[in-house]
Amino acid sequence: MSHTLGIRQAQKQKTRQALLDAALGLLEEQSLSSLGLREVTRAVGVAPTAFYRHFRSTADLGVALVEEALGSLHPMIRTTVSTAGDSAERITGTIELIRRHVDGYPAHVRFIARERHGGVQPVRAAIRDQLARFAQEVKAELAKDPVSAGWTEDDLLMLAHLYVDQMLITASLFLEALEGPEEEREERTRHVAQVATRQMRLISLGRHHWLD
Amino acid sequence: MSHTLGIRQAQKQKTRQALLDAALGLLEEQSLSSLGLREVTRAVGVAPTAFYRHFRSTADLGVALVEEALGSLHPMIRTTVSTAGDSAERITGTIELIRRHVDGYPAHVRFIARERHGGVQPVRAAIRDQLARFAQEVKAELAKDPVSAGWTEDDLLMLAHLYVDQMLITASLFLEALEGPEEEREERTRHVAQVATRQMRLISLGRHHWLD
DNA sequence: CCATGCAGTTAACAACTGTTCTCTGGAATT
DNA sequence: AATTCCAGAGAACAGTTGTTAACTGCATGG
Repeated sequence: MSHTLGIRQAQKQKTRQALLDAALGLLEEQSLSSLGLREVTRAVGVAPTAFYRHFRSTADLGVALVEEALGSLHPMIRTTVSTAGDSAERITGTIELIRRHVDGYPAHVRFIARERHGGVQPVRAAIRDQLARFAQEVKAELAKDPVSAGWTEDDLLMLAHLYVDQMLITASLFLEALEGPEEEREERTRHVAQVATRQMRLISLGRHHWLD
Repeated sequence: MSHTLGIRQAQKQKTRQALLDAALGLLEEQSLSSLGLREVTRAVGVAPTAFYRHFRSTADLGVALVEEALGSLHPMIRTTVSTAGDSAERITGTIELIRRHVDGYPAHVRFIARERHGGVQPVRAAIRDQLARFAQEVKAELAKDPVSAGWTEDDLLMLAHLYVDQMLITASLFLEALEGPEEEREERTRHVAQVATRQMRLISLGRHHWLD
């Protein structure tokens, strides 16, 4: 199936990726709704009009960035939530996974946090859809757990959404710690992890007593 | 103390408020980082240069909007969280209060949700500070509750932050329901309220078993 | 090998931006 | 009543923006 695409299409995808990367970089200190197409092409070193060969508009580029930032995350979600072990170590494992992801893809995390409620409607919609899919996947994993015996579908989904939102908040806090001065970084990161762990534990506690 | 300020200062504050209102309106479909000063003055009907008499920049105006949107909210928080009654009706009361606030000040809610992680650093900082104050106030109210007996200060604060974040998420969801087509509005609002209530209840459940 | 396709270039456009300086009319102060 | 103050107006600036049209050169498929 891996049809080695010609040097033509290869070059095109290369430029496209360069545009995406440059945009992601520029979005560190502004929002998508203020990102200019000329700004992006200038950063890449290509003519402004070349932009149109890849995207209809910056909003269109934003939607592509959502795919890039969240699309590849689904397998991770599944394997994490379904990891074996008792509740305590599953929580610390999840928090640690979030921390590492923020560490590895800070710009992606920033983009999602920023544009989730940002000023560009199609991008908001794309993020909302992806997060809804995440919630569905988390729900599916939760359903397998014996703790969920007797839960309604609605209750499973409301808990899944609670988890997803909590993950996003935690990721955003890790990012803030990462952006701060280097000498505080380590301690702030540890602090975020500690607080997030206890919050997850409290939610987990509520989960175990839900059917009382 | 109410020194009736002269017609001069009165007119100035009137223009200032008009600028703030116009900006809030324009921010319904864009982010602060793309808001131009000329755009705002044009909407008000004053010369672009008049802007400088009130704000140094649009970022400065943004900080003022944070005060307007969140500053007046502190008394509400206190009275709500400390309202008497059992856990169940306190939760529904809180959710209902959030719903009404979103209904009354949708643009303010949208602004906070959008700029909390937005592209303008001083505004992010202003929102973070206000939310931290909210968390402190919620913590103070939680401390009064007999359920909190034996809790450490740290644990009270982590729970307070959980509540504050949950309130923001809920407010944002109410807003989305409000923005949708009118025929779905009522049902979506009811659905958001129902899910948020159960999430709060689950958290409350975890809270009661925290010291097990 | 030649004709087609198409990623990227060049040039030009009208419209817009933030900021400066100068000016004005009327409220505030003396 | 005379003077100061200052919110807002007006004009001009250099620089930016998105979008258009017509182009060039090279990889591609016949």
